[in-house]
Amino acid sequence: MAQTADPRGLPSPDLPSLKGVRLMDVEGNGPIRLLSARQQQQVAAIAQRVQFPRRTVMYHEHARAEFIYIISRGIIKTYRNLPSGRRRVLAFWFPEDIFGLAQAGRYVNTTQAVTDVTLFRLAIPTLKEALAQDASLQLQFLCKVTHELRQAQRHSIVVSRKDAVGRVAMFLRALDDQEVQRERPGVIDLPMNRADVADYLGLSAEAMSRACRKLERNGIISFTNRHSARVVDARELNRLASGA
Amino acid sequence: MAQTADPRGLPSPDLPSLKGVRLMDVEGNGPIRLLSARQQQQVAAIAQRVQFPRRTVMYHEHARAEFIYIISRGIIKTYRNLPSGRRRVLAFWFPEDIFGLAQAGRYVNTTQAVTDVTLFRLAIPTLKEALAQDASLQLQFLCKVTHELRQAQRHSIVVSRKDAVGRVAMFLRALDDQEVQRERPGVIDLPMNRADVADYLGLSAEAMSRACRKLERNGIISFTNRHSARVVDARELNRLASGA
DNA sequence: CGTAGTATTGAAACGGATCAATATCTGTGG
DNA sequence: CCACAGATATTGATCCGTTTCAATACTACG
Repeated sequence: MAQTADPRGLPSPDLPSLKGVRLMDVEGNGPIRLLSARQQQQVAAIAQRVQFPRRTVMYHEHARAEFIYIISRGIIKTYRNLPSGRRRVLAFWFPEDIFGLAQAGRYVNTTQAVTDVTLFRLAIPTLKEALAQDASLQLQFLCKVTHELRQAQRHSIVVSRKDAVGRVAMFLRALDDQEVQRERPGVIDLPMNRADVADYLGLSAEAMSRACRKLERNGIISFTNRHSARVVDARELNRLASGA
Repeated sequence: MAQTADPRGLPSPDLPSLKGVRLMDVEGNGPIRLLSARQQQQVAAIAQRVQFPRRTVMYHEHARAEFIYIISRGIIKTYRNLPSGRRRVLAFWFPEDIFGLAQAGRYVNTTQAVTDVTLFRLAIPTLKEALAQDASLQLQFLCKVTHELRQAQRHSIVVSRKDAVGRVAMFLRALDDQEVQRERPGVIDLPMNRADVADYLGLSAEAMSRACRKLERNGIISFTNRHSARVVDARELNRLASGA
């Protein structure tokens, strides 16, 4: 079961393609910005490119924090095990997302690869130095964290909804938005399994299943297989996702 | 109803006592750090001290973002009105918290004073300059935002619980933790009203009320008045807050 | 091809939402 | 200082949807 992180990695600090790191502006105006060439090189100099098979646990809750990661390829989930034995998935992270932020020198959530992943790994002391020396690089991090804060707020809204169908609709719509800039629109890729989504949405696996079937029966979504869905009635999906 | 922000303020940029800004470390080690004297002065130079009566709306969702705020005194709530007409309170902010982070130049939530408040108001372009010039000052902001990210994650866990009593227990425990460094422990100050807490916890006002009464009947909490409670059985409160 | 993990379906019970009524508090003006 | 009005909080009864428990179908991987 789920080995712990031991990189099957390429230790040579290859130039990471951080070009694509999408950034939100924290404080206002300005559109999306990208790491400058100089910043990319700066990150590359201190990053290590590593690969892990799916299900690898990158780190456990409460473990001593050593690295911060940027996803290059693949999907990561971060969760917490509750005293009740239940599991709450707090977020799924996608390429260009940053994870591994610690509190008091310890990780706060357990983090696990959903698919095979390629990551950029940055030793924290080194990163700290780099941030201290370059305010504009640090701004990229500030923007990223702010973006994650928004995500977390959206998540808390999703989870506070009462109806299972509405929650699933919001989840699918969010995924669709995220993937719209990629391949053909309307096709949603679901790298994670149903149980993970259920834990993310705060639903039982059964309620999750029933909600999906209902969306299918009502001609809103069509699940071609377990990891792929198609939006049939986008207007109705929007209505369900909004209406609550 | 709830006038919009028009500061009944002291426009002279008085030296703000930002000394107390509690900071979490983002990347690891290191304990709580404070703004250095130099940083305090730097913030003071660009901050404006303003006061507002309770219920003042600081800004509305989607409004053009002009300022970022740091709370000096009082409580702020930030919420979003859902299409259903329901209201979801995303967070309560306390002294030393920062709010007003924008996305694409617009505020994302409506923000309103719960009590009379004193704030430090920083014009965004000015702040941006200051951050660009001082990486260590920026680090304070990064830490703050990271802390708020944690809060949001905790919130999503609270809200995903099914049982009303458990949610209220978690809320009260969190408040108690926050206030423990102040006056006599065991006494919880509730500046906000029941409806706000209900919106924060994703409960109906009725369910909120019933949960509080239940905690009282079971000898766990004693509500002396609407804005103050006393923890009678801390062990049991912890059990309820944890167990889910 | 078989097996373990994953997903679906059904029946029953529990808990919160809702609607409606009542009680209590707070602040304001007399 | 008291009385009143509007806001805030409590309580009761019913309904609905999710959880839970249990059983079955499906799928992917060796």
